[in-house]
Amino acid sequence: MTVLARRNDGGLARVGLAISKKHVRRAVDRNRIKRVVRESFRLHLELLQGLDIVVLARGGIAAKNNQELRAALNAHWNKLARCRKS
RNA sequence: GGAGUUGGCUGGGCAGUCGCUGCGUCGUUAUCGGCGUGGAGGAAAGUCCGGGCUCCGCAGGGCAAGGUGCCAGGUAACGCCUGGGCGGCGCGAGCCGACGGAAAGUGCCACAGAAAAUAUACCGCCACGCCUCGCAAGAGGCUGGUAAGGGUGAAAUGGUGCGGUAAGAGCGCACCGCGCCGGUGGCAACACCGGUGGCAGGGUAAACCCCACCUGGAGCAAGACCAAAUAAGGGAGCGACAGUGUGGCCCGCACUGCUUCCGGGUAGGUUGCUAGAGGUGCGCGGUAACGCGCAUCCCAGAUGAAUGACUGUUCUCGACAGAACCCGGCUUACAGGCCGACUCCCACU
Repeated sequence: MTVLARRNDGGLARVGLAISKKHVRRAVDRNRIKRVVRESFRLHLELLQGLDIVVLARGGIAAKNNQELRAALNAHWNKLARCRKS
């Protein structure tokens, strides 16, 4: 997946999802990915304060299970938090 | 015990923690919080049919186009379902079938073959006719007769047998098949019986076509309401035998200018949105599909789109797969499990 972000003035964290039918064919998989991303985002709210984030799905993401997705997201969140500080 | 056919049902369970969302309620108030309660499927899928609903004034006439195609019933309707008929497959339970018309017309039929549909004659068979040779038997030729046999093909102008004949031929007869007529049974499809004809003349209609029946168009981004905004104007063209509603066309009907370029400008919310050809139970009618009556229940309604995640435990380790206006079907995908009915084979009693 690709994660984009920029600072905002509100001090709140916001997330947008772009899970296209082109990259994830089945509706069940699209729903699953969105749930996992939202869940992970919710659990890391404090880390991501003041950021507007967009998560883009890429081909092959449907083959990953929930644990793999969570691990990948955690890596992205941590990287974003470091970038914001610098 | 084995092999199989068929009709249904089911599609992990329990506990805890953290979340999402509809409704109700209380607090707080224009936003959160507490409590209670509801929250994907048998196919939600493919979008292949049918209907409801909404708008197009009405959905009217004709042509075109498309669909359906044994009969009866069921249904709001259907291309669906049920029962029956006919044909095919299977020892059987059962399964499969676009299953009207080829003497209304047209087209097509590769290769092979003489010939693929007006019929015709390659190898053959025959000599009742004529000619030549010969005593004769017979041989050859001309001219004809014939389609039994061979050969080609997926398919060759009914099949088998007997008679008949120069050789043959439905030429004649018997049985079978087919056509026509009549009768009987059945609502019907159709079946059976009797008579009669001497064979009508290949296949193909998911080829055109003919016959019968059906279909107006667009779709919830349909449509309705609320609020906000708005630009008037200028140039060019067409023209009342026109343009729009109107959709493949024409008529009919209604409305009145229309098209294009420049310039300018909007697209937020509410509703439609779930109580329905609805589910469950009982009774009654019907072979069945289904119908009727009574009782009872309320069972998703999101709008970037909600059902999840984590942990523990347990089992037979969990398939295909995510509602988007709503129903009825069809088709396709699907780990495993459960129940009913029936058939065949083997063994024992």
